[in-house]
Amino acid sequence: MTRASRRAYDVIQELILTGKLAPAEPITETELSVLAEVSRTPVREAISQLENEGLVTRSETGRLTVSKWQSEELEDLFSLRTLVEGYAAERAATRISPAEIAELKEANEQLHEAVREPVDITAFLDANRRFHDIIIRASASKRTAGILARLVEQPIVSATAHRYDHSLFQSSYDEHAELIVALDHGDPLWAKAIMTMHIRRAYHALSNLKNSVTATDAIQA
Amino acid sequence: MTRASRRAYDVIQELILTGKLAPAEPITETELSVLAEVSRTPVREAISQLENEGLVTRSETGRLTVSKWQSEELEDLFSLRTLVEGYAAERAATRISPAEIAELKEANEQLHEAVREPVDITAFLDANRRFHDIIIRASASKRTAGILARLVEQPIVSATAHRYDHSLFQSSYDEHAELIVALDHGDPLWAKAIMTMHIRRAYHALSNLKNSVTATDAIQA
DNA sequence: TCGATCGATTTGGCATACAATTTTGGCGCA
DNA sequence: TGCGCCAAAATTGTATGCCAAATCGATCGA
Repeated sequence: MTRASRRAYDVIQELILTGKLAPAEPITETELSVLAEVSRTPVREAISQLENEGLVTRSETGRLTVSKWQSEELEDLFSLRTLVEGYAAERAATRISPAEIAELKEANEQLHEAVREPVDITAFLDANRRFHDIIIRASASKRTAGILARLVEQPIVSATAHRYDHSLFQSSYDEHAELIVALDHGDPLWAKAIMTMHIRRAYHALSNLKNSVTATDAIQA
Repeated sequence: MTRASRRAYDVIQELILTGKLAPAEPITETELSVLAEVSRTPVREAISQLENEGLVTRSETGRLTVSKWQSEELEDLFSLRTLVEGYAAERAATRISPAEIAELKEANEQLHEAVREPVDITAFLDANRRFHDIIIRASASKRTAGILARLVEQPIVSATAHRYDHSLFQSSYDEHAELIVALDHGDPLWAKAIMTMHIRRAYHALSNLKNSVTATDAIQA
């Protein structure tokens, strides 16, 4: 994404996640272009991306509104992630190179650093992202990468990480480590199973939180 | 999609699939806007869609090229479809309404009409598309719908339908019919299994063809 | 007073002009 | 002759303006 488009994207996403734009509230492109201090062209590009990700919706006449979060969606989101990322891990097991294995180890060590008290959440998210990206790359499926980008970009996911408790950070590290072993052995089913477990665990950790905090709370935490 | 964007999309897709634009060949937005007889703005929108679908690629500096088909990609494509569409069928089993069941039956009857000799391929594709769309709608997952749009839009899939033999058309009808029964019984695992079978069969039918014809041949058939 | 229709205003779609960036070709120097 | 740098050309990125369509409100009629 380009400079102005990125700016528009960031601004709009921020506005939605912080609740400054209420769900179901109609918004206009012009309005957004003023808020983001760019013209309507990059705003339109940003919106089409956000539409992809499900944060904004277009009415059948083309009017824009902020999507409202259905609580059921979290389950759907993670089910899809489980499917697709499991598939990626399965494929990666027979395709990954020694160099990529080494990269995974390095990313996981950085994650380990990040979760040492005091936990550096940004660094954690960063290392985690890198780890998963390497696997997707190793799976050699451009389609998978594209699909996951949509599912993982969901800001609610990373936002809620701020509420993870420490044991979850630790298990992330452990599960990643085991996944590396499975990939190194070139065992697709093993890799897939670990990835599935990994994501389901994260889902349930989030799912518990969800009952006590709203998305808006989470991002502000 | 809007009028001009749609036009641009159709023209560019046609050019790529008929091989008038060779893979790896660099193309420019201006060039395409001339060919499609619209301005660059809708062309850019069309391109971003085609990029999603994997038909065109952008270099890291923003230059455009036609993607080249890897033969391995067909397997990847169908594996992902199997995953996601199986998931949709599973969810639909517990969510589908009697009205939607009726719609499915109707769509499948139209499909039946279409595959009677002489086979009306366009009508077949149309009915088939409707059938699958209803299931996706019943699965009540906007994300699933969005993802599948990318996977199914792949024109090579529908293009190759022109080479299906008659028995495949018949089994499509039968499998759809069984899927309706499974959905009507509200059995998620049954529905998922049938859908998985259905797509895998289609994959192998296509995969056999692939060895004898190229994508370009297929579209011209 | 309620409803419908027509007009004004808003909103999105598209084209075009301009700016920034990248590529390419040529020229000079080693 | 080859390498590197600079400039010009080409290409993408961004802004703006105009047009068509849709929405909302007001006024007129029943």
